[in-house]
Amino acid sequence: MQVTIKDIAAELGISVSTVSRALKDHPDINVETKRKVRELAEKYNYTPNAIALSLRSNKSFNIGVIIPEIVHHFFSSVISGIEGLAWQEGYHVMIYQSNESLEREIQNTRALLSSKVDGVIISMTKATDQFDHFKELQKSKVPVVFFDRICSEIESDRVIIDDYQASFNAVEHLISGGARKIFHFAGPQNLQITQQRKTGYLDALRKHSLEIKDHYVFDCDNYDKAIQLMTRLIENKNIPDAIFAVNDFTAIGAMTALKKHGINIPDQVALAGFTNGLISMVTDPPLSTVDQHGYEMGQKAMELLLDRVERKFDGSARTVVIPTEFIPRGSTK
Amino acid sequence: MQVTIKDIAAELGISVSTVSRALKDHPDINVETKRKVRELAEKYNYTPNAIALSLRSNKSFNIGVIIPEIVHHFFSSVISGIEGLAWQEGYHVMIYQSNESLEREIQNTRALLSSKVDGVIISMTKATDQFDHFKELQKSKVPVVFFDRICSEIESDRVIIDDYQASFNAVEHLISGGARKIFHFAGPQNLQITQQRKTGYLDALRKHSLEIKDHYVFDCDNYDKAIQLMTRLIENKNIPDAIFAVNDFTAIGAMTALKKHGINIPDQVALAGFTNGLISMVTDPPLSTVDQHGYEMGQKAMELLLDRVERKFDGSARTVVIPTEFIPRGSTK
DNA sequence: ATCATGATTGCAAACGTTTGTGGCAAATTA
DNA sequence: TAATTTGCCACAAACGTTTGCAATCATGAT
Repeated sequence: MQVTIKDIAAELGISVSTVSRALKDHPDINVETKRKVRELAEKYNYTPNAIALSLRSNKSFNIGVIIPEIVHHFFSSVISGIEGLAWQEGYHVMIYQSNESLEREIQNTRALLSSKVDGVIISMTKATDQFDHFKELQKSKVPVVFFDRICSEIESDRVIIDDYQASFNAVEHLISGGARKIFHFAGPQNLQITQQRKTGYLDALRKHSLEIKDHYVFDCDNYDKAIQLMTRLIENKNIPDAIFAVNDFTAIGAMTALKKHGINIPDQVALAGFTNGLISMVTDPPLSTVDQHGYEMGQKAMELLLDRVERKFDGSARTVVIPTEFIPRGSTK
Repeated sequence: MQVTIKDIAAELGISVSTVSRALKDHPDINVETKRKVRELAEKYNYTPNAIALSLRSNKSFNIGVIIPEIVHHFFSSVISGIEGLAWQEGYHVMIYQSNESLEREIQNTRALLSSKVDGVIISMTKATDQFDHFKELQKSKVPVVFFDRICSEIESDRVIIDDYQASFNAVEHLISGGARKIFHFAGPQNLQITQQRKTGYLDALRKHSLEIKDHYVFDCDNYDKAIQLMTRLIENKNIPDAIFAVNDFTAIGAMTALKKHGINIPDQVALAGFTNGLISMVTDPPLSTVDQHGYEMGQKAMELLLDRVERKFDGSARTVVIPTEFIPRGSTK
């Protein structure tokens, strides 16, 4: 059992309030008393009970983070950014994984509400198509910041990148490399980010008056799916000049299948991904991709949250757009 | 502001204790009263205040995790494993990054102590050479589980892999592929795991009566260092038949440098890593490595912790060894 | 009519802390 | 000497909840 202020008070034969004040060097307390209190506190390794403090002050110094999956490099860098700044400001981070399941996201939100966190940072599930749980958060006046996979139905602070522009740039780069028949391996269209990426792709094609065909866009957003899809495409001799994939893993799945069939990258097929995870550097050829600046996104999200939590900012919802860069590497010309 | 049991009591003109009991379906309470209470609770979206519960029951249902860096795939998979099981059992996970800094690890431990978490899971910093902070945890009777980078000075539950055997196997595999001159890119020797990996390497050489030379072992444990070191080695024409690296990134750094100089992998130099992160699959050639089963480690660590936290297990320290496999891929023969 | 029984409910303490208020003696002032 | 100030400390309430115990009232048994 941990020593409390009470134990110290009892041992010294004084009241708890005196001990409390002594510990915070209150001028009312006699120096001698302070000395004795501090001595005992030291001796017993007294640590204030954060729970009791929270209860009294209605402030937990905890912030909750709900993300789809922590193992993705992007998300773990965001968390790292969040935790970094949180720590500096004396806050602690509670992690909740939704595992891309709406139900779990809802449960997570409930748990967060019960935990009385001071604020919440969220990136939605691919499956989230219903938002009552987020509204509950707002009703309870808990500050919320969305990042990356934001919720357009909820008026809240947001940290995003310009997915549209980033995609547009990536695809223009493919075009400038000579590609004409460009496929897009896209994510689920209920997410804003994947919509934007698709629109960026389409508009880049339009600008350069390239053919836009529905069957150039595929629903394919992970490594395994990409291998399957690409293999099928190769077998059907339906091979594009370039592929713009909604994320790195998808691009790399395609790369794997292409290489297996002896197709040269980038000469026969150029490949661009999205995220700039660690993997994109080490493939052969290394993957051209869009840097998403996860750490910065996390930092910025925490910054917005702190504005409200700490500095009592109460203005209307803000949206921060983190600049991105297209990183050309060996997988494109 | 969130509604409390008090608010409900006031609105209904009954006492808080009645509301409390009504909410938990206590047999003493009149069904009609229960109905009214539940109705109001529903209406106002009442959520019990976990902080108040913690204070009273001396149980927070939070567990703390201290890790060097969350962005490493291994650590994020461990966390994922921890969070998965924790969630099932109604616990929540607080993340603390030490960023490989001892000082920060100490501060983290203090914060954890103050937070009154029910248990702690730790993987040490590379720099940790002093353990008083861990002892404080023990003095406070907080159950602790170490994983991977364990602390031998502290008697506690541990989850590890057999680093020695895994390394031994990996190196034997290199030998059976024909390698004779085998280098080891090693980590800092104050960590048990890196010691063990080195010893496994040495013993495998011994068993096959290969030369053991001090200058076959290098202090080199990340991507950048590996590129530099490997480049230097190539320039000095000091090129081995194979390299066993303490982790995947180091192996891949070497791979990058080797490929840049047109040296064939695995024919001229074979390469084996350690961890089996996502990257090891996508390099070219794919990296042979030891699977460290991060998710399982996390799960197991949480399991051990729950034994003590939940099931009040009070036996002596246990050590769980997670089996590993060497995964031969294209970087070795 | 008396007493025990059962069904409901309320009171109060407790968890650990902070903080406003008030008390008392000693010291200072007039 | 009386009045006021100062130094030091304790009491109690509050944060939201649970829970042992006491209280109330009606009911049924003797």
